[in-house]
Amino acid sequence: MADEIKNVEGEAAVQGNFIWDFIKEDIAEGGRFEGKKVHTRFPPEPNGYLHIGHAKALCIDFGTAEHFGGICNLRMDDTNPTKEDVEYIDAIKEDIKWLGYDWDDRFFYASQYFDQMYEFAVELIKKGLAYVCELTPDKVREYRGDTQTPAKSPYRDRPIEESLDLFERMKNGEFEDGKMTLRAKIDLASGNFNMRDPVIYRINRLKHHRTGDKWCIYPMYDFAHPIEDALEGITHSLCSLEFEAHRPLYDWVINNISVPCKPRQIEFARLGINNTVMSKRKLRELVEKKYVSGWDDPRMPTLCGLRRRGYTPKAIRSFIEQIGVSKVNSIVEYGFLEHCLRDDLNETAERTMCVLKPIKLVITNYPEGQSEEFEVENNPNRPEDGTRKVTFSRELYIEETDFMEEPVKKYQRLYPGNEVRIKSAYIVKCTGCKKDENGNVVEVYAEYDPETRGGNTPDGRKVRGTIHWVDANNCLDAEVRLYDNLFTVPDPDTGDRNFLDYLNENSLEVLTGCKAEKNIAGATAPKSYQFMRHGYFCIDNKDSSPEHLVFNRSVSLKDSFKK
RNA sequence: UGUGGAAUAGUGUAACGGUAGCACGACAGACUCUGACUCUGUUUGUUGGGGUUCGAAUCCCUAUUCCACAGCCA
Repeated sequence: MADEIKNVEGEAAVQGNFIWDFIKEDIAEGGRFEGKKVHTRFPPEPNGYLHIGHAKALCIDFGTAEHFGGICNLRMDDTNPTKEDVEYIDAIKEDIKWLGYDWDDRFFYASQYFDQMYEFAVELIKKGLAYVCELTPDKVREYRGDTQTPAKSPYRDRPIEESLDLFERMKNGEFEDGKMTLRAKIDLASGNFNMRDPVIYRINRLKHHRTGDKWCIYPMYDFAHPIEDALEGITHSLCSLEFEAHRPLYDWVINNISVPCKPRQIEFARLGINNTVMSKRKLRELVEKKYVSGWDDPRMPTLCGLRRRGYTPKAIRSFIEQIGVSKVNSIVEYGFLEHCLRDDLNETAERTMCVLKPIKLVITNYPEGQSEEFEVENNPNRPEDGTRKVTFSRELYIEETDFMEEPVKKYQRLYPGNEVRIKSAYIVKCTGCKKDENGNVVEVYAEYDPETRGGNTPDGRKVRGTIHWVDANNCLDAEVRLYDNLFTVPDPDTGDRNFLDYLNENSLEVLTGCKAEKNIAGATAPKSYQFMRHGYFCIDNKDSSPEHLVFNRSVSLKDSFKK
């Protein structure tokens, strides 16, 4: 399994990107990190499950290190105890491993640096670069100014000794939450609001999942992150575009405290997929309000949801590799993700036959009570995957759409007078059908040609159509949950309907009455046309690797034929 | 009327002064034991306007559009 994942590399030539160009310069002679080993980090905040968007960051962080022969740390960015939960940490680790990345023993928590961060804050105060501010949150907002007017703080010129004393007392819990903050003294008039004396420590009496009640003050991201990176010896801190305006602050921090390393922050555009809800907040809402069964509901764009839905690590990594890395806010088409999955599954998944909308086909010249076996290959692309036995008898189930009493132009499947191959079995010639009182076809009739056993045509005649089937006397009733892009919505942000309502109305569809060659109960299958064109199931195996099956032909080929 | 980014086919992404390519999609055809896969072909693009240059997606000027930032979130 692990080996399989590792082999993801080396398929298509890996295309470089602007980040790699920067790094190449940095490690080259005379560069910022001349001769140093490239060291990146993946720093999720443990407040939710990883989704497909995180996969991009994951692939960039780990993939970049890999590309340059460097290493990548995994670090839980747990500087804000309000939203964090231990539950997420294990899930995050599991999903990263599933994707095939390994942080070895380099697993860290931002919270393990709280002591050092505190010391660095003291250092800033001593340098006159930070001060304790007693403005209330409302006042801070009021005094922040706007694009034209600078911010202000009456506490800016507080003596160093006084700030030192106050900051220590903040730490000791002498003040109530929100009473005061530690602010970096930078530039109240900066056009970049992040530089208008940003808060770097706040008082927050919350039990931290790692440090318990030890701290009642917690560092802000902008202060903590550069320190975490620096302490771990990160050379390149890759993050998404929204932190671009924070880079000056990132640099300010590492340039004004005594850290051993000055990492470089490089930003890239985060992943957007059309009509897909990717906001952690909204996904959490889906889970908490029970619109879905959990973070791993197959409708979710989370990695564990995609896993249950049958996505393979290889498909996801291939997707991320192919969409590239840039600084353009872009929306990738969902169909491209599907393409990447089909691409992988087509090579690896075993085939099975399953009839989603069954109709009976009676082979009228086949003896009643007789039965025979056929060997069918599991995967035409991989003979080494072997064969399986299927039985054949007088009555079969075929797909309703594989018969048309009045064929349209170019229709190659069953219609009176036409010959079709029953996959791997026989060539049959359609002789007619039976209808009920409403005119609906209830049975189709055909005669088989005994000379064509195995689906071969000894006389070399061409048979255009081939259809899949199951033996009516030896098949299983299956329950398949069909999914459209149900974690996707028309427009999650601006649509005129609430995305939760949309998801609720379009909840999973349980398709009963399928007839399957083997037990596929509990299988999930995408419903979207892109997938169905190929036909594909995932046996939803919650606790282990999903089992993939590609069945033969879809139930809903788009206009399956031209008129 | 602040600061920082970004504009290349329907979508995503290359080309770093020298023939605008690739992938997905779409369309057409060939092949096929599944109308899939595969193969072949076609279609569609440098935001506008100037300038420099033998030559500009690329450099310069300018206009326009879009995104991010005013949490004691990350």
